[in-house]
Amino acid sequence: MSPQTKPKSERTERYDPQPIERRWQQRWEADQLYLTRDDDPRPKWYALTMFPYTSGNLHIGHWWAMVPSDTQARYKRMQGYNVLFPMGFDAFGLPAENAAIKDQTHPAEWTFANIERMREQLKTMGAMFDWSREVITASPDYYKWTQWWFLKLLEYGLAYKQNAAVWWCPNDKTVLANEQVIDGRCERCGAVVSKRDLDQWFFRITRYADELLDFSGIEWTPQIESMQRNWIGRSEGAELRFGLDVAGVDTNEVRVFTTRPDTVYGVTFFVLAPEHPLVEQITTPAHAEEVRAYVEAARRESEIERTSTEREKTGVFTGAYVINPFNNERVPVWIADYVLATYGTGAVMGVPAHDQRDFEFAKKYGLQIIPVFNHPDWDGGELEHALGHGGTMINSGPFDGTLDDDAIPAVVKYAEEHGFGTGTVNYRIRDWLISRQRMWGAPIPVVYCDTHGMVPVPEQDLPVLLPEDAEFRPTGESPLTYHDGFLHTTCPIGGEPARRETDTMDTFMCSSWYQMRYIDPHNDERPFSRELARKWLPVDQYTGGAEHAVMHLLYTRFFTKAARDMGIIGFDEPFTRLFNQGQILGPDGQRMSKSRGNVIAPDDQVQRWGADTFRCYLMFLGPWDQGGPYDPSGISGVHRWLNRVWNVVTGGAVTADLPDAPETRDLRRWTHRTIERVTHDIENFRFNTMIAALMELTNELTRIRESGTTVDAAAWREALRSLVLMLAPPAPHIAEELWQRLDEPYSVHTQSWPSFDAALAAQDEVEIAVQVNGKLRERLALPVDAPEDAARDRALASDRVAPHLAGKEIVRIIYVPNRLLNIVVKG
RNA sequence: GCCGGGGUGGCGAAAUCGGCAGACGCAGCGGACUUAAAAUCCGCCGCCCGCGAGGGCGUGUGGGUUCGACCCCCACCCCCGGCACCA
Repeated sequence: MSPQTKPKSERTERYDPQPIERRWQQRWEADQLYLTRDDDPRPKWYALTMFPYTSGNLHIGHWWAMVPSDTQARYKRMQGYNVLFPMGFDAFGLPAENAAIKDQTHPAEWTFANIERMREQLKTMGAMFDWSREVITASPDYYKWTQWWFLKLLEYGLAYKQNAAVWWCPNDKTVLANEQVIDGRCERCGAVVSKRDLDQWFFRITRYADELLDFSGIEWTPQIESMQRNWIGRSEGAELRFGLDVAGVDTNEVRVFTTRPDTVYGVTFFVLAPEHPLVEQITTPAHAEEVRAYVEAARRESEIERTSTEREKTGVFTGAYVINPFNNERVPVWIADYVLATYGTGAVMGVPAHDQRDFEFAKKYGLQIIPVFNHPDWDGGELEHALGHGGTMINSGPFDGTLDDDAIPAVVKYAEEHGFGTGTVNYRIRDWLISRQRMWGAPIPVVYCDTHGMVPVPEQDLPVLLPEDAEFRPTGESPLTYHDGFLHTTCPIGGEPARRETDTMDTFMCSSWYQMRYIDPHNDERPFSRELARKWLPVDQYTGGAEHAVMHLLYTRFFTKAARDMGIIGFDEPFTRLFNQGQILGPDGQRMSKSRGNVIAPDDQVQRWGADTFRCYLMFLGPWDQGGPYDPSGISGVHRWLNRVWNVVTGGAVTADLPDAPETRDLRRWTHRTIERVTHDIENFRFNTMIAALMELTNELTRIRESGTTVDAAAWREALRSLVLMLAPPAPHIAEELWQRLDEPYSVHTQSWPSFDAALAAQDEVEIAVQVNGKLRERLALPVDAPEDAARDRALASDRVAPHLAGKEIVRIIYVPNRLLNIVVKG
């Protein structure tokens, strides 16, 4: 045994993560190692992971979401960036209020106790969060500015109050935004929602519908872009005016939105939504009873029933007719619940020959069906279903013979020239409803005065503070309504007695701008300074779950664009790059929940294996964007790996000065090749293969060490240093410990990321595959970039290849240098 | 129905540009060390045939392009997510 190799008894110090992790976390905090300075001259990198809701405990999903994000942020720091990686808490919301009702306490108590616990749990992760910038949305110095944003949006005409039919959750006893209704149910509690007519505050997100469809200049995932596009639901078409001539009705037209104006000559009936305002006026006495009964029945149905695509269409005739301006045909007006009051104009022109829903309706009620396109699939007989797009126009007066692709523009032009209607774009997205009849949110900063009406609270009077002693009764009205001290105030204009708005803001409003507050969290003059905004914003890399695609991620884009138009910031998008991790599930493949009993507590994993092992295992599980079940059994493999790292770094190997030995070249190739792979993987969010590459290097070093081979001292040290440096982002504690044991200067986290030398990473000799007719027959070791004839000669000489060539003619040889040689034979 | 993402060993997965399918790890099997266990280390590990050398098959299904396809094209099946009587 060589003197450099320590006897076994002397290297029994085993890898023991807990004391190491505790010690370095304390040291880093004492040294303010992760404090981000605004005056650091290096290029900035703003990395952000979605802040947690203050639900009580940190769960595995938080680790799953934050650890890779932290790993990449640490890597960016080692790459020479001045990295901002902040953390905070999304602290307003219903669970706190519900807990307060149950325990007869104040939601603030529950929330801030949770924050204390979660902050400590977050610290065990060993992430590089800069806690000096912590933001808590429920603290007055934050929500003051949330209220300020509301005033700005109001001033700019992007906030308005309106009476409207809005979604109501009977369980949470508050209204909800459209985005919070999933399949007719409350996004939070799952209760079936209903509609209520209420005076509510809205933000004009629809004004930005088109711009929100533009994702150029940002790198987001196709998934989120697709979800946002679907949600915004842009449809090009036309709004057409049908003539109405009913005595006693004050209008002489009904407007309809259609995506197929080119089928207007095929209109054989007209349908209004049961809620359409004209229904009552136009219905003839003979049909009044039937119509009233139908409208009543429609009102009683839940949205889930009404919008089911499965059910058969129903409707009733109103007795009224409208005139198709194109051909002066008089068509009957029906009402049917398959027409939605909230989309388009709440009216549909019935073209049964070219729309399957209209077709089914016409078949059921014996309405006429007139094809207006000579579709190639149509034999001219009676239709069995609606015809698709294609063919030339027929039965369409002046348009007969027009090709399908020219039809829509031609009809729209004609409509515009004759005053029948205009080409238009319709959107599915509605304005964002932000009022909530709940107490634990930012109060909407307006008052109502008998003399002056609605009056915004002046900026210098912000924040409108939440009372500390509200009584919580889930009544369907904000508890603030019963709090006299809160409710009664004076008018900012004339000093008259006035009432405060008692609704609070949707918590998504708080999270629409939190990324801007992190850059200047203690500013009490403004939400943030313009100078710091210019330095830090927008966020360079955001990461989080896809469940926020049409809520948080859409709202904050709207906010950013509004802020830009108000001159507050100078950019268009909040997050330049967005990466979505998949969802981590319980070991049974189900969502983790207490009731299923499949919850894996991160605290337990950290206690048993250490934070570094848990961090690396989460990243090793599989591709981050994929998600999947958490299999607790595999973690031992990652722990064994870190053990091997520990043993190989602390245990040493037999070394000497051997700069020219072939083994030295091999070892350096391993080192540089691994740096190349890890660098590539970490840039591209491929944390699973990053860990695999580090494992391979470790295995190679272990092989050298176990075999007792003598290696070059400098190359060995280079390998160990590189390994520990690359370990610093994914496993920050063991890396710091091993760095110190290598007698390198504190801290490993302020070192530069190792760079690789492509020449050293390159192979001298490669194994190429030899195929005969595409089937693998031999593998040959050849020098890199070997010429074709050398490869061919070796291949043809091989006795594994020869039998497959016997008696056959070589037609062709394909040679791909450094990869393969394929011999094509015939006969 | 429309949009997006997928389908590879017993399991999680890998394969940078159309070029050796299954890296890395779990589980399993065999071995070294040990009184024993743990820990550590070494070997095997897609399926079928064969004692073996070796051969055949193999990336959801069926076709196609190509010397060569997990990868590209066409048709289809299945899974996950989103939107959906949206006119």
